[in-house]
Formats: sequence, structure tokens, C-alpha cells
Amino acid sequence: MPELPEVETMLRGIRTACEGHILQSLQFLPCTRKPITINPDRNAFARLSGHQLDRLERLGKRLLMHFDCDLTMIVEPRMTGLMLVADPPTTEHLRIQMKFRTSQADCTTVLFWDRRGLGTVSLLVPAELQALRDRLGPDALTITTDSLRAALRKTRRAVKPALLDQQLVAGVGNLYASEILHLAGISPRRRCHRLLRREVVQVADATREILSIAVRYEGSTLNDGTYRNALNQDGGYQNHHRVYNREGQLCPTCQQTVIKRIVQTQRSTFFCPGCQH
DNA sequence: CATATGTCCTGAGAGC
DNA sequence: TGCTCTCAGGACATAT
Repeated sequence: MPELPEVETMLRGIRTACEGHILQSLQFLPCTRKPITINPDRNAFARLSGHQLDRLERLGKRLLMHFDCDLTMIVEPRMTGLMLVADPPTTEHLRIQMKFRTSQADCTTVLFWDRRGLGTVSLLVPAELQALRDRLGPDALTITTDSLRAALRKTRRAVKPALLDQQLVAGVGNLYASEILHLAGISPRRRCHRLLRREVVQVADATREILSIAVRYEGSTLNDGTYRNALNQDGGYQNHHRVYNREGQLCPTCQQTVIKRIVQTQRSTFFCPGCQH
């Protein structure tokens, strides 16, 4: 499930194939499965053809493609969406094909593949893009203690569900929330408004640390094998998970306590009761 | 307003 | 072996 590191990896993986190039064609492929959501509708995307993709940007878990016509195409992979420059895992879940002209004679292809079809693509005008930026919290990869403190002060929820709220912090999902709190040594059940300043420092530091390392390893490919990088290869961070999906195993930090799984707001949380307080 | 719950979906894995 | 069932969790709509 693409979170910040996986989306960042997608961006880096497709960059040379599309950034700075003219979009030759964008095609929504026929698919018998549940269709992805397309905003406002597929016809609107015809306006992009012939325009240059000036710049790629990641905004939380979203991938932004800024075109020279002031339109931004936003891809939300959600659970199983992938951006690819190589052959997709299956042909049947292929959703979008974009061709870019890279020279007089050559072109590259960028694909959007989504097995479960929960993904979304949208075309936004500048005012809509600004509205989206305004409702997201600061980006988790570079979050500062002060901005995290300001965000967590807005809620009395337990810290782990709060980290999943994109309006508070943008980019953290269910997997990395557990990893971050384990490195920080903070219990997922702690209430945000009761965290001490030094504890918020620990969470902010752990957030940047975990996510930047996960980016270095090109994200996490779980057992279902759904997430792949742009070349359709496995990520590597699943081999470095501290607690996620490791219920019953010994905590890698204290080597004393067994990792526990609990459910918070309908989502699995993994933590070490021995060293997270 | 702040939080919690329900919803979409596919396929891996469990259990019988 | 082969069937049915549960579960995984992104973001948003709806409920409390």
C-alpha cells in the first residue's frame, strides 16, 4: 500500500521518462474490473496532449504532474496503484497509458496499473491544487518538531491513528506509523495532547529517519507482492521492518519483549510493550 | 466540531 | 485437493 516512500520511489522511477517531455497521448485503457475514479471525467484529460510535463512533485501520498498549461494531473495510488515504466505485473489491471515524446524519433511510455481499482486520477486547475495543499498537513519526510507539535496539538486522539490523518501530517500510512512510533519509543496508545515536548521531538526525528531510510530501500513490498517500483521490481524495506507484521517476534530494540498486535480504529498496530511508553 | 465507522475492491492465505 | 471465508488499508462519505 503505497505510502510516502513508495510514492517517492514511483516519482523517481518515472522521472527521466516524462519530466520535461511533451505528452503525446494519454489513453484510459478498457478494463473489465472496477474502474478507477477519474475527476472530473476522462474527456478532460484530452487537454493535456501536446503539452510539456514541466515537473513532477510528491504531495504526501499523491503524485503530481505539473503541465505547462497550468493543469496538474494528480495520481492517488491508494491501495494497489503503481506508476510504471516497465511491463506491468498483469495486463488485465492496466488503467492508463501515457506516451511522451523524448526526441524527434523516440518516445517513452508511463503506465498506471491498479489491481483493486481504488486509485484516483484527477485534473486540477491552480485554485483546486491550492485547496488540496491547504487541507494537507506538512510533509512527513521533512517534518519539523514545531510543525508536528502544532499538528498534534489539534487533537486528543491516540498518536498512532492521528499520524494517519493526512490533514495533520501528509504521507504516513498504517505501516510506517508503527515503525515510526517504535523507533521513537512512544506507545501508539498515547494521547497526542499529552505528549511531552521531548517526546514530540522523538516522534518528529523518527518520522524523518524511518521514511528517508525507507525511500533509500525503495519502499516495502509485502507478501501480497502488490507494491513494485517503476521497473516492476520489489522494494527492499520489508526486510528492515522493526515491528510491522512481526507479532510474536522478539523486539529488535530491547530483545526482551515480544511484539504485540492491537487494533486501533479498525487498523492493525504493531508495537513493543516493553520499550514503547 | 471532533472522532468513529462504513465503503469501495482483489487475491493471498487460513481453515475445513 | 478445492472450496469458502477473512483480511489487508488508502481516502472519503456518513454516523455518532
